[in-house]
Amino acid sequence: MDEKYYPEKIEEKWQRLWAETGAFEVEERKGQPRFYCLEMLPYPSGFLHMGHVRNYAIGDAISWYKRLQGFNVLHPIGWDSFGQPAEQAAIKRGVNPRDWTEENIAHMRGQMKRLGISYDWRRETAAHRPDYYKWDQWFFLKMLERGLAYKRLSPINWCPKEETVLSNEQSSGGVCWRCGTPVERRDLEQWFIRTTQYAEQLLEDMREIEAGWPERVLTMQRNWIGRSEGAYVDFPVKETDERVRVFTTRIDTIYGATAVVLAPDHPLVTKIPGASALKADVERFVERVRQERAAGTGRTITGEDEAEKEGVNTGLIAVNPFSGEAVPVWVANYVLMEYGTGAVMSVPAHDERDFEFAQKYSLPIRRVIAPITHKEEPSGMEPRLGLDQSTEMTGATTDYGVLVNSGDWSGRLSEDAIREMTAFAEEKGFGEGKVMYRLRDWGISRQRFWGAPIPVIYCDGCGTVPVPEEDLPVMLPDHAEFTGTGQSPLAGVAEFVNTTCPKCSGPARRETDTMDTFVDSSWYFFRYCDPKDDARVFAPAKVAYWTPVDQYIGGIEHAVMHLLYTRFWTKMMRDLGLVSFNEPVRKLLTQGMVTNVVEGTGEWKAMSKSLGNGVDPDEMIAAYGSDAVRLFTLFAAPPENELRWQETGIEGAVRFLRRVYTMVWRWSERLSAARSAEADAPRSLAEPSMEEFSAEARALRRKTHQTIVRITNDFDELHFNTSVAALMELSNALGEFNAEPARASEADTYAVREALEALVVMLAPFAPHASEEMWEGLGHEGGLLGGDGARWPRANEDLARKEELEIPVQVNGRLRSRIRATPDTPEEELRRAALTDERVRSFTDGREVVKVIVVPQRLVNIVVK
RNA sequence: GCCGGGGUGGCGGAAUGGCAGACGCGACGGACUUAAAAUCCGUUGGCCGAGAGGCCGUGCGGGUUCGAGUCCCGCCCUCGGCACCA
Repeated sequence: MDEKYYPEKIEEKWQRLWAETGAFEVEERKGQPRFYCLEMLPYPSGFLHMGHVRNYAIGDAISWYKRLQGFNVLHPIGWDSFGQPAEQAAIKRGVNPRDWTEENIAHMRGQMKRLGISYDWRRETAAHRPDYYKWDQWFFLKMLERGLAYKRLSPINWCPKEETVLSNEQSSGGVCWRCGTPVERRDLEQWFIRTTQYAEQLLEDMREIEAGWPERVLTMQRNWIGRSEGAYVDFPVKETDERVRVFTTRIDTIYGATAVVLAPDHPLVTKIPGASALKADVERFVERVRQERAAGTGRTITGEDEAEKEGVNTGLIAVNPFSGEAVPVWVANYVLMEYGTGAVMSVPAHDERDFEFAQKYSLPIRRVIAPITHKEEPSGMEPRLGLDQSTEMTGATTDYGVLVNSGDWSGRLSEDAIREMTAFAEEKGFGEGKVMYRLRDWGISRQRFWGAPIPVIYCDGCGTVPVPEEDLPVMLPDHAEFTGTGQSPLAGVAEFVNTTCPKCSGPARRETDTMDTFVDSSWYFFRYCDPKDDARVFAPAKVAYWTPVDQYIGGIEHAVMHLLYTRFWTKMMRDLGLVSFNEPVRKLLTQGMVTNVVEGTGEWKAMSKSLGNGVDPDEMIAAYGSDAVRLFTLFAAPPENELRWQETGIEGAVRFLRRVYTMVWRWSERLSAARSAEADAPRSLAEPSMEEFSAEARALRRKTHQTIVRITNDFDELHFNTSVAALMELSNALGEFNAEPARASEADTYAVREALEALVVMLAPFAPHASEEMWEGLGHEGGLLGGDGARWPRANEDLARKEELEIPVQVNGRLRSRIRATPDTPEEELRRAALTDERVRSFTDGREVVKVIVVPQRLVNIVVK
């Protein structure tokens, strides 16, 4: 241990020792409480950025904290290594995606090791390796067996010039990102996962995780699933055999339906009788909307979000099954084929969109819901049904109320009418109650090379045949042609495509689409529990021991997709009998962005290359050490907040570490003297009695134990910034404890040792290398985790609490004085002390004391006349 | 529009209904130094005061309470998500 603090030497030393001793390598251990701490796995782009550093610093702090508390902590890492950038590198620079990916992983792994994150590196996984994606394929087959995976036509973005599939981002603005050609929509056979089958459970089970997940993430997922209760109602179409099925949440307003409106791509649109004069109109309209939608325009130029509502009359007539009324059938751009049935009943009086549409096209607006008003009666609030017929409607009223103009249903309350009318429709066979979701099935087909091949074979004789389990993995070929145009590059690899049918052994073709990378990341943390198993996806006992994840940490950008898919996947696995719980993650922490000033603008933006405001973690580590960088990222802001990167802040972190380090060094000789004294007379390390401590030492001990309480509580709440602040306070208190080590009494030395040891151990989650080094400096061998290993300090409750408080004394609510008392001073004594306090007496003198309010530990208030 | 989170010094941010601004950054003053850096000490919400101290102060307006940054009601501003979802 050196006198001076050299982060680079210390960090290198401990990183080496950790690796040599396998300090963070864990196995299942019955009888020891376990803790699974997980950070979202990174995409191997090539370089860590400060957002990664923040993510891993948080995870590492929690891991160390739990480890020091005696938990068996699983803290793994891996690579989300399939995906577009590797393929782009292949297209643009002709490199092999596998080589590119492996090189990036190697470099980033080095960066992580220099950060000193406490991972169990033996458990590292990477999605692009056959031993991982084999199990993606296995899961796919299991879902196929159970009807959870299926194939259907679905539109993709297509550039007609380059003849290639484009992602949504690549086709934004309706043109190809590379050549500017207008994008077409094409229907392709694609694979889907039936996530909708779990919609209700995904909502229901949120109850189990409510306490541990941020409210806004749950809200976003709830909105995404978008449950709404309503009913289907069938409207027969006159002079045809067709019926239009609509979905409505307001069946109580059906007597106000003055039209049925179809989405432009509704099947009935193609069935308008040929002779109809309106047919041409409709076709022209539908074609225009289709083009606008493909182009991503169809929105107003004024910057408003919604497009102008437009539509045409089809000439068809539908019959309201409740009223028997004949209403026109229109087609309009505001009805979406993707939701409900692609058809709605238009009730202008009670739906804002229908109202706007009806006004524009002069469709009748008929009010069928009247508001409930209340009038004051002596007996209380009496509901009074009122309908103000006189006022002209200036907008739709969407509130519940009382039905009017609704035949026999008039007079019913909306709530009751919805229930009763739905039952009536079911009874008569023209409708049924229905719960609708916004959630769509998950399309996993990607027309790309760099992903897990979908394990399916097409045979002319046998049709679609799943690859037999024993033939997995379906290996990605080593080479392919990366032109950036055409279909999936796999389609051009003959030895991949051409195969034999597993059923009939005849010639057959492989599916050339690969899986969405969200598949890989939906279950990776289960694989960490048993990453090398070749015979099965994992040993159930190992997963049962480690999962569910206790703490998951990652960016808010994954609030919906990844976190919803992974919740779905867990439920699917549960139904396969692989796990026995519903939810994969108990507690979720969504970290904020790391931002930096954009030169010249003064704006704080996420670090990025293009803005030139990026900070290189390697440079920071080289300049200040990993400990200081990590300490600062945890101290500078609460983890959920944006973190503004300020280099002067890291300097403060270095200063702090150096001060603590210097203090340990200053005392180390005295402490080791005390230690060897202990070897001679084993009594000397025992806690001295209270009287032996100097007043300063007693104050230091109080501070030490209060700090332990504070930091332990803060850690449980993930308040790292205040934990660091508390550590700094303790270090300041130690700094002010001005005893000369050589002359310090045994008792005072004890108090210093106690403070320093607590400080050093509680520093480990933030600055593990420095903490290890100082732990050694305090005379311990074998590191924090080995040898006579450290334990998270326990507070002595008495020492933490028993401090004199200053209790405010008020006279008639106005602060007049303070009296000193300990938390257990009896109420009576407080009252007496307050009344006899000199300053108080000068205010109460000669006046009658009416009441004395005593709130122990808090306040004494004296009310006088 | 709907849902969710916020508004506290120059800045990041602290405060189980109980001394607002912990801790840090920055700034200012001082010590050391030929000088600078580093380090150490002090000051740092505003106003008044030589000082002790006093008054004001947590987006705005009300309310509850002995006591409100914190709880309740009504606004304003802001960030994020969703949005023609029937």
